[in-house]
Amino acid sequence: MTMRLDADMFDPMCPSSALPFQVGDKWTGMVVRCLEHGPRRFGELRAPLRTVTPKVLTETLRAMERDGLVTRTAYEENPPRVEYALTPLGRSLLTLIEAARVWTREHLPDLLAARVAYDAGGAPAAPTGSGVSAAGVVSGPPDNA
Amino acid sequence: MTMRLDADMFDPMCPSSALPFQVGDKWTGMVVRCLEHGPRRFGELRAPLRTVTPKVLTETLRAMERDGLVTRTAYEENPPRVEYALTPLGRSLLTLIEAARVWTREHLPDLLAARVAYDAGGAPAAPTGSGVSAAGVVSGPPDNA
DNA sequence: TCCCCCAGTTCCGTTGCGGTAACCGGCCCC
DNA sequence: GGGGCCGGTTACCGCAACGGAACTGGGGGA
Repeated sequence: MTMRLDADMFDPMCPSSALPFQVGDKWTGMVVRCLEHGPRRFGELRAPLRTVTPKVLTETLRAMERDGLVTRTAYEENPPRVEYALTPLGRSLLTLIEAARVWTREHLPDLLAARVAYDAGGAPAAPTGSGVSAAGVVSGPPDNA
Repeated sequence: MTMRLDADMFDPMCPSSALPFQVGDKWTGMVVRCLEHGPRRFGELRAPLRTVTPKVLTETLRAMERDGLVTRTAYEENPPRVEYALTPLGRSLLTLIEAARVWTREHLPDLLAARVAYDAGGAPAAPTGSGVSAAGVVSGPPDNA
């Protein structure tokens, strides 16, 4: 393999796994990005997505093939070889995925900070949320029990 | 009154429910869109999202509140009133959602057509090969044999 | 002969999202 | 005093997604 795939996106420990988007199944978006720079073989997809099991990867790829997002090309060679490639339709998802990545880069810290503040129990000092507490009580975490 | 929300997006029978994106939980994206034009009460969210159950809506809203996407304002009135509103962070998701909607408008027919073609017999565009279903060998570049 | 390669497939188990149904508690109206 | 409205909560459940491990199959090399 040649391309340096952004490892962080595929790292299950990466905070972006907490981000509020998903394209298709859990792995669909990552597969699209893995195929961004050209066709890849089954095993080449397993490597960067190293926590995906063959079963799930197969399911994902089949679903994507069905939806016209990838093509599957099997070569009748002595060690079997199968290549997956993006179709134009699949490629069109890249802009959307890129938009999601931009959002994540820009806003994920805010989201995570809000989460920490919420979990900490208090009304956040509202770096992002403000304004609408006219006559009311802005709730914090339910402090029941 | 009650803003004419694009009903199609909230209709479970709408083909866009087959689209390959999701923002957060199943309902998060729809909640964001419901709040696009101003705060809404719990019951006002249930109406357009009419298949959502109170439990799931509560869970969704709590998660969104935790992530700083919405604010929850409870008014101590005689019939209880609670309003949910987008934070700037939540509002920033709108561009992404809009991008997804644009993609859907432009490409969903292709996706659906590919699906139908695939289900109809395997080879989507180039029926040069034959007999393809489950273990399908999509005829590709006839490399060496 | 045995094992390895790739690209899966099959069986089985677990997780948790999403859904159903029922209940709660204050206040008002009938 | 019984119901209704509002905004939930709680208990329970089912299904689909996700995941682990083992197995397949045909050719090639040791």
